[in-house]
Amino acid sequence: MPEEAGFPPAKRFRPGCGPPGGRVVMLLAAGGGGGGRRQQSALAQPAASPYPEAVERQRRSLPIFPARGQLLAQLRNLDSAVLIGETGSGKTTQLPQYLYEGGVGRQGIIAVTQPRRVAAISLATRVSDEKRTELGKLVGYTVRFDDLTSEATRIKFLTDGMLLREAISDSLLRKYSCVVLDEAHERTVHTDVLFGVVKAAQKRRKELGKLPLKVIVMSATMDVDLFSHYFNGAPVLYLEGRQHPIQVFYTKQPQQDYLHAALVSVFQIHQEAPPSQDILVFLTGQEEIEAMSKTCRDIAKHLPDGCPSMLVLPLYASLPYAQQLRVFQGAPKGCRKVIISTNIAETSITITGIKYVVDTGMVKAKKYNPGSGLEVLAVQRVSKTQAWQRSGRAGRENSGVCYRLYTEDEFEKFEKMTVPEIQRCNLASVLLQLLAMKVPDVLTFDFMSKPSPDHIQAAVAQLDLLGALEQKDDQLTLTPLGRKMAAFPLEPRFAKFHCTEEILTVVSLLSVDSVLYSPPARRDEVQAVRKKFVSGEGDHITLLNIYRTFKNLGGSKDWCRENFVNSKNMMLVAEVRAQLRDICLKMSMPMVSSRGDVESVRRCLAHSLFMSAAELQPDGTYVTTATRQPVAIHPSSVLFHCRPACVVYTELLHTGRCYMRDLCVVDADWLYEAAPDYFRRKLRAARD
DNA sequence: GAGCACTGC
Repeated sequence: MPEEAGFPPAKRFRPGCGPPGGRVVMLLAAGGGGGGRRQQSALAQPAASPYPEAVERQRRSLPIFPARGQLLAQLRNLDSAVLIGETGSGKTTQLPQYLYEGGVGRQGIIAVTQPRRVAAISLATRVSDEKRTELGKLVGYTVRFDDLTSEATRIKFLTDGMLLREAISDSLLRKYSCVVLDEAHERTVHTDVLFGVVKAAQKRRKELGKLPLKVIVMSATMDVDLFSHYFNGAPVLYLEGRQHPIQVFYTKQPQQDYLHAALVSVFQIHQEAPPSQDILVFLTGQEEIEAMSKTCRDIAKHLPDGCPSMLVLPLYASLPYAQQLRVFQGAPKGCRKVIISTNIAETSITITGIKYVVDTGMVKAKKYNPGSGLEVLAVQRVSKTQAWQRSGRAGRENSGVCYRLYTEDEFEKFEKMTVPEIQRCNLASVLLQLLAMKVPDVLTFDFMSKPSPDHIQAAVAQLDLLGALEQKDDQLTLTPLGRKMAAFPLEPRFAKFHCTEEILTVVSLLSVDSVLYSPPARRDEVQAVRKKFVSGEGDHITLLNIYRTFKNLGGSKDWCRENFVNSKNMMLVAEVRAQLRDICLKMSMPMVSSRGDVESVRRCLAHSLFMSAAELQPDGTYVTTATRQPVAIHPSSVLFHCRPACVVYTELLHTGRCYMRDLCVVDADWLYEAAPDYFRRKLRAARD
């Protein structure tokens, strides 16, 4: 491969790098490539199979199948276990069925958590098909806005966030006999909090002499000592998968310009490999991806005769759904598919037919600075586990090749694992939820990877300022307001509101991705169309106007298209709003309309967002009230050309400068009313 | 005077 990039001879590896040492039970060695030897174990045979032949054959061909008997025998006697299964081992679809067939579901439901909604839904569909039952009966799923379960449900797939929500009303998880935490290696905030919640529930149920709670942690990576150690030395069961071997190349020299290196690699592969073999390139963001896509298309037009043609497809989350779908369609014969993607293709979207992966080793990710309390999105190096995850995308159907655009020495210096999200985000929501579950002492909660004390303290301070906390007998507990806030699937700062029709709408608009669609090429058109909604009082009121018009005119997709509104997100706003409204009604919160009284909406925003306020300076610039940091109004704001004396904002965006996004004009007095102590402290600090 | 990775309740 590319001499210019300077790749040395390949190394072969299997993703996951083989089983670790220590407390590991080897369940099976099925061999890779799907052609491995099969062990037939008498234990592994279900007594009389209820499955039709084809499904049964397919189930039996999975690497997990020969281990069935051994696995069940082990798990039956264990409170907790860690199961490592490589991609394609069949663990997620089969294990819940084995557990059920083994009687684990008799006294309670088997919960299987997933970080993503689509995964929970599609797994439930598949498993209920395998069981030849109607979805929602024996096998069901629960995700936000969608619950397909019934009295009969024994195997329930749900998002990790959903199980966490359930734990607020029942922290012992009494419905469940077993919780399977899948994709644990991804370490989402929700999974991380669940680790602590299920561990505590398990302990408490034992103390109370209740039905034991079985906990099974499933991970795709070998690095599981942490899991095992956390669950009191739970045994690690290892299951080999169906991954195919992948050749990994490193560059000989460090690359100054990873974009250029990626471009060179793509065209070297393109000129050497058969056109049926597709390429997946990992870059960091939309702009980079669009630019690279254009360059690739331009170069592909001028390639020498005999070179195959190229279909270049960008892929990132904010790409319209229809365009995302194109990556799944086959390219015409003799044409190569080149997919240029963010890390969305690492886990969320799986594309078949990828033979080559080009890994720049870079990713855009959130970093948290507990000192300043700010979250910053920055381009940074991937971790080793992330790099292996990317390589693995090349070997899903056949052997594959991964070009790493960094040297092996550089790779060795990468962090071993991605820092878990819980150490990189604002913890206010997490603490609010833990307090709602009546966790005895949130400050010493048993996190698997503990956030730093100042990090936790910052969240406590934020919740305290919002009026959610009180100190009772040396314990932090929730105020009635705090309990109300915890009931809403919202950031704590947005969950503090007087329930009016208008506020429900604004809060819903803020909790989904922007409903505004602004293609840069049609900027003048966008501005002309948007003019009729613009409010001098800021972006929130403008959004409110857009939503109202959308609803009044029947909420059609055509209207959205004509008005540069993202209809998918707009529908979601309506769905969120309906959910919030239900919660308000359930809690008997009085619902009033401010009848066009926009000032009350702005006052309410001031009460939620007083921690994110900025003041106009005599020189025409702005500084934040909290930290006196210089900030500017983002050009996308309707207030871009205005100079209001005092604003609150939803978000700070760190790019070249520091921009405020989604602004609302407020009266400085309202801010003071919202948190007098806080502003007195700020004033004192400013004087000293 | 500019531009946000990815999830989830």
